[in-house]
Amino acid sequence: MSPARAHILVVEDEAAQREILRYNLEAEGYSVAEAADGDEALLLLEEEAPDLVLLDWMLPGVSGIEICRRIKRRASGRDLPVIMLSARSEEVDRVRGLETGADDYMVKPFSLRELMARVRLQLRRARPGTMGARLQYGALLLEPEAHRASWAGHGLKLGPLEFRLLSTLMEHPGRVWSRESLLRRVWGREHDHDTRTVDVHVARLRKALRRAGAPADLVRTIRSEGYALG
Amino acid sequence: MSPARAHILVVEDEAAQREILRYNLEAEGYSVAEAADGDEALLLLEEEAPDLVLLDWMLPGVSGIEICRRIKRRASGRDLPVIMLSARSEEVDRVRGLETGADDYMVKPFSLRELMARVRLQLRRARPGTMGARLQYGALLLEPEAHRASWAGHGLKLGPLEFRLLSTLMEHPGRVWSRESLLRRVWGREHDHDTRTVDVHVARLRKALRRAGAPADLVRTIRSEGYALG
DNA sequence: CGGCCATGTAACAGATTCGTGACAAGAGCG
DNA sequence: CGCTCTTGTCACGAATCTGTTACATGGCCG
Repeated sequence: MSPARAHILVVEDEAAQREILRYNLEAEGYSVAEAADGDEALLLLEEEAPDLVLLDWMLPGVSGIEICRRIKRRASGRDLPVIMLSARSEEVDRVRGLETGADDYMVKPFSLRELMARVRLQLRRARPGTMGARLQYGALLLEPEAHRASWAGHGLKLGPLEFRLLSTLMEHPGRVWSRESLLRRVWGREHDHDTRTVDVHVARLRKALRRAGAPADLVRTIRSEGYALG
Repeated sequence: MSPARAHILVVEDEAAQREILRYNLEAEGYSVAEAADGDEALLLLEEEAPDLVLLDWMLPGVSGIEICRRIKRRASGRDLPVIMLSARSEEVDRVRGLETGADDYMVKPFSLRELMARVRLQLRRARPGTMGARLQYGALLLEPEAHRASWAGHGLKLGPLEFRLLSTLMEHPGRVWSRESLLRRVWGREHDHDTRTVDVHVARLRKALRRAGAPADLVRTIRSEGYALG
């Protein structure tokens, strides 16, 4: 399995559409979160820290365009690709969609194959680190290609889950991850585990870091919230 | 069969064309991977780690030119020759093709004989190690021409498959190869084997390396992922 | 201080993955 | 045909990984 699968947030009010998108995205190896309306979307943007957003234009609650605007206004928004989906085909809307900062735009009905291509395109554009190079945080280095992690040159001995956990933390240094988010991200959406499982694996990750000489507080605990790197 | 056959990715949407290219390339002793569109091409660039790309200009999804640009933008792109194929014959396109960084350019319909010559040329230019001289990683030396491999001067006794396996690993030191990738690459596309077969051959390769005095961890196991050299 | 909840972590059992010897089938060859 | 070398599969044990539990620790608040 890939070190850290890209995580995609699907914002779409129609359940059937969501299901289709989810099914196809997961078939491509992505992990998926779903939001049925604008409010949920805003919530999950924080909760899930997706790597890409598929955003329906027509939404109950906060409109797709408004959500897009908010994403792009955030400091981190520039790195978070948004692909707008719309039933409208008027040129004016296409223009407006892109003007709000969306990175791409597709008109329904669209080819799933083409959508997948654009998803891959945007991810590649925005997350070169995952596609080959490496992730770095201070002396902490992670090479997905070689499946290796090290602190100041000293290799870390990590199991598969610990590796994925560290990858996830390193993708958003400083971000606080709830145990539930980590379970969904690292273990997958079909997880059936206690949140304490996360604690144990964080402990194991810390032990590995300790052995390599990393400071004890590299992985911080935020009481009753979760964990964060640095 | 050549010791470390060059691996060629053919990107061409027309199935008949792909078949012709595949047939002729394999007759020349290359191993071939096929992509039917730009989408698939980007995926297989990662998956297959080809040594050369034959790239059709006209493609559904991501265009050939865009793919070429991406290949050449990557750090490793400079070592990966691209030969563009196009039905257009206008001079302007020829220029644009080369401007994106393609190493060569052929206009359809072309002579297969000439294409093969150019393939050979590009491979020779970009992979002097594999095409003639030798491949090296630390004290590990591989001479494809003589079909010999050695560690610090001490010869390795390898069967044909083990030799190909080692060649493949040495072409991308550090890179993690999944068992499926290795099966495709070493055993060929038409393989009908259990993934555990790879394990057995890795064990045999390791035994040969051990006898020659190489360190035990020269071929790493990445649990639930695959194998990597160094 | 004492109670309460959140967290750290050793330990255990179970599951998964891997290493490798054994063996049989096939190819090449004299 | 015998012999040797190579190869694919199997099976068993070893190594490693995982989730849960249990208990220890530590923060927070009255």
